[in-house]
Amino acid sequence: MAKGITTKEENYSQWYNDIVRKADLAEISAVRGSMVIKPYGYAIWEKMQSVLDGMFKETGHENAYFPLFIPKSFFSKEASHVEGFAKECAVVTHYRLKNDEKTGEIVVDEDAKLEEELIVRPTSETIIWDSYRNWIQSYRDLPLLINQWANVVRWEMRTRLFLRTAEFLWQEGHTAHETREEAVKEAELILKIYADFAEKWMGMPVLKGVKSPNERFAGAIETYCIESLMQDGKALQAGTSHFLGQNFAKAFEVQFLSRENKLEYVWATSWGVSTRLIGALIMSHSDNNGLVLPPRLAPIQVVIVPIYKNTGQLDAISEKVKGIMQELKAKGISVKYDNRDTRKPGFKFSEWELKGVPVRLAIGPRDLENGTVEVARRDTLEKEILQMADIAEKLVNLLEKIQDNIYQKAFTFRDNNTFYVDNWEAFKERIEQGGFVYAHWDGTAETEQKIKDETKATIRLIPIDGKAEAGKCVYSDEPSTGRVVFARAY
RNA sequence: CGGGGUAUGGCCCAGUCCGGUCAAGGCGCCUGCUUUGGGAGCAGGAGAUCGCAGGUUCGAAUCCUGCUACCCCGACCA
Repeated sequence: MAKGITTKEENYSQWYNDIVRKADLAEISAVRGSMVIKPYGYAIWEKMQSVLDGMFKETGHENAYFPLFIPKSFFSKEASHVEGFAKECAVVTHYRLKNDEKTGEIVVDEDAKLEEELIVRPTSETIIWDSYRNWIQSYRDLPLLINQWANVVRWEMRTRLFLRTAEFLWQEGHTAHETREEAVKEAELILKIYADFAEKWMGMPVLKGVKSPNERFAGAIETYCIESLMQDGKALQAGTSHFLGQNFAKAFEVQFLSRENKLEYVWATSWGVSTRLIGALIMSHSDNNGLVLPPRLAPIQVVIVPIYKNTGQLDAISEKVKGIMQELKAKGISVKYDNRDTRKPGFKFSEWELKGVPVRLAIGPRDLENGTVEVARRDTLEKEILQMADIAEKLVNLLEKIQDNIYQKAFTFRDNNTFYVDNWEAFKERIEQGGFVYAHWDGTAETEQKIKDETKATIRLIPIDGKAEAGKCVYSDEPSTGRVVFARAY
């Protein structure tokens, strides 16, 4: 077990915090509820960004940037949307500071009050749709497929590193379409992109589905989501994609001339994933030795640690390592040579384990003699001695194997923590233990609320490819046509 | 926003009840020597107006009042 990391079993929240801090991903900042993302953590976000950005571009989306500040009046235009965010908006009321005449302290200049207050965006639908009104006139302008990478602010009461902070980074896509069908298809396409990204890159299995009306995004007709199961048995929403119907088009008067020369409102979607994904990544794979990163998102995929007794040996090893690094880089592997002379090998081993580097190579005098290298896997903590020949090729294969193994492990975990429950007593008991619980629901908000009140479990999603199955609601005994997924959630 | 807790070098923390060489210890940091195949050892060294503002007192980390920040548990949320 690693020094300074609380075990998962002892205290899961503390374990999570310890990993974030000790792996040098982020730290609490001086600003209440906001965090500093440190270089190693940010490098993971950059990898996520680059992959997702490629996927969006591949499907025809373009990036743009809209203002951080939104005039308050924009918020009154779509009522249900406002209700969803009103309680957590930061508001700019003044635009100038001054020195207090008596105390000399910096104070807000009350004379510099804004005519119209500005809201720091909690999400950008309103400001974007205000622009779209001018961008869209004809069906020829559609579809409009825009994404932006940005920060947003939601004034949360309780915050946790990466999972919920007052300010966070995300991408938000906002699209406009001619028809309802096309917009729905877009929302579903993005959901598939999110699910692919989660599974193939993050190594994190996800369920796909739609939200119940209660859990739906304020202002949406339908909210699609991916949900994954964390190691403590709690669910985490990892991405959402909304079909917004014509709500925003009507609120912001975005109309176009159709092929039939008729004036119509456009159909909209919006969708996003945030730095919360980093929290999901941590809680999906990591262990009591620290972070475990899937090779495809690891900032450093291979770290090389030299073992030596004197500078002569170090020079000989470094010479050898130079060649290996060139080979690895040629294969697209990111590699770091940890030749710090101020740390012993044992310390370096622990440190890189803590930081989740998928593969570690150790090379010492014995290896130079024998033409070998010690290869250690982070996911299984196994070590083996390999011949140096074709090492790059071997590592490419190993990294793929690790990526696959991490996914399989997470999948098996979810599988072992997925249950089908048909009576209320069993349901309450099961929810208490954690995991995804498939149960029948009568489809009413009242029942959903009562279940939440009594068990703290929410409907995470209604499965998209769920089989029709007649049954009776686990709470009310009313008829149901299919199972939905319940869980306690982050 | 309710309930509870904490605040002492970069980090973890002792000391607070019973005011007076009390600012202790560990980690980390710096220097030197010895070390280096799983978190090294020894020696020396730097670093704290004890969260902030008042008050009591000859004297306050310690007692009193007010404030602020953070953490945990709830309600709310990605």
